[in-house]
Amino acid sequence: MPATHSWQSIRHEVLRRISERIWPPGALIPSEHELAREFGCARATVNRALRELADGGLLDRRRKAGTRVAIAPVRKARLDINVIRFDVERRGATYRHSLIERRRTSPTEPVRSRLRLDHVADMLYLRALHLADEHPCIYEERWVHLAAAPEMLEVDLDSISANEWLVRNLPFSSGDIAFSAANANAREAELLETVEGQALFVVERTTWQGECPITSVRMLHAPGFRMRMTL
Amino acid sequence: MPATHSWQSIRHEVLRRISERIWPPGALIPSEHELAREFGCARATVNRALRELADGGLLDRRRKAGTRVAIAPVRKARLDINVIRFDVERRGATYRHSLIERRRTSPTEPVRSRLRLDHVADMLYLRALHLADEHPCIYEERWVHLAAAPEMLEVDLDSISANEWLVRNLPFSSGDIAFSAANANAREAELLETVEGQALFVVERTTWQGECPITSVRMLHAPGFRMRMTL
DNA sequence: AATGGCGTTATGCATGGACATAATCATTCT
DNA sequence: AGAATGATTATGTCCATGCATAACGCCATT
Repeated sequence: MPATHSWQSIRHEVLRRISERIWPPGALIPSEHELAREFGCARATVNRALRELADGGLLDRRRKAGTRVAIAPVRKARLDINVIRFDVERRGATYRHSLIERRRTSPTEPVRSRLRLDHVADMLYLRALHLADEHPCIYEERWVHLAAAPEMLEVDLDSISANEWLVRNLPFSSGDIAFSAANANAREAELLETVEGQALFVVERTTWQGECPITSVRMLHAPGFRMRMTL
Repeated sequence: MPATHSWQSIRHEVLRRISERIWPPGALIPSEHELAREFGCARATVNRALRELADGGLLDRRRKAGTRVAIAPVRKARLDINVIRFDVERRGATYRHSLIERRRTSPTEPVRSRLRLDHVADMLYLRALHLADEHPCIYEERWVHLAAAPEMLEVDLDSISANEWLVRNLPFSSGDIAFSAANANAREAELLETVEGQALFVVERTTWQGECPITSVRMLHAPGFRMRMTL
């Protein structure tokens, strides 16, 4: 029972009781009122601590039913999705990108379905390579919906990557990401300086601004690349 | 200026002003005091709304300096790390798992370094296959540190997977995850019912309880598997 | 011109009180 | 027995206030 009573210290103490199984999985823990009395603080402070833990998946809270230690905690890991340039520079490498193709065209059917567009749309198709210390690290194929980002037509994509321009200019409100793996075809292998058939880590990302689709991108990562996150 | 003043509605309104560029990237937004006056609510309510947005990476807040719209928002995506069985069952498939190998041994040097162990340790080495509707979906190779989970020796790993037992019995406090891709070798290809060289999505996870390493696992996903998350 | 203090100010956090909401549980009615 | 009802209770949220803390910027000193 620490003398301090910041919400962090309470979170820490509750976490300790969970991990040392003083409160085992499934157990009902004392109510906010009781904990506030025990720790000698306001209920709001306990509430903040428990809310943070519940956000992280370690507690299950329900009105009236009380707060329980999660039985099979669905751990929530947070992935920071950065501008690629920052990722590269944070590793101490020099970033460069190179535009391979830029074409104004109408998307193919699978792309339309990813963007949930049912009619033909005016789009920009881009292929680009991101390099770290002159070695290719990511090859991306991207569709940009011009109705959502008409200024994109004027942007000099040699001086700023589409990735970075979009992040800076269209703070999007929603999107989804999917991870998978694919074998490199001949063209991809050449661009990424590897061999055909090499397993590549693939990230596909689609973003919307409200109901309006903005962009859909497929990023192939050079072998050796690992995406990391912390629990 | 909505009449309501729940923190969610304020978050929504602020989000609207950001995405409609009323407050463009980099702009200093009004102080909590001013917003509280504008919305007709307490400062704490505004604080809650802005804090949530800052957590999501859309705002940068600093004492005295005020709150700014993030210039290049580092979007925070949340990945829910579930017990594999739940993932499979949520897709409407029947889950089964099969233990291939179980050996008590000392870890190889790369494994020790992943677990940040400098001395020899008593560990359990497990190889197992997770199946959805009798089709292999994940093949895992796992090391379990017996000092952290001695009960593991008694567990019947045919009736409960190591994954599930650990999640239920050792609510861990920290860990890291890495994603990558690898070409299937002959043994892996056979287990996952695919061909040698097939690109496989790889997840490597290591977890600790405080300073004590618990387990390190490498999970190879069958082709077609995609891990999804939402921004 | 550079440095070191210091006041000002915006956010961060804690408090105690209040009401809202949801869900459980016991009771009553059909 | 089963359904409807209402009391109870734990969490969810809000408010008004106050103090803590960090940091920007001005000012005086070196």
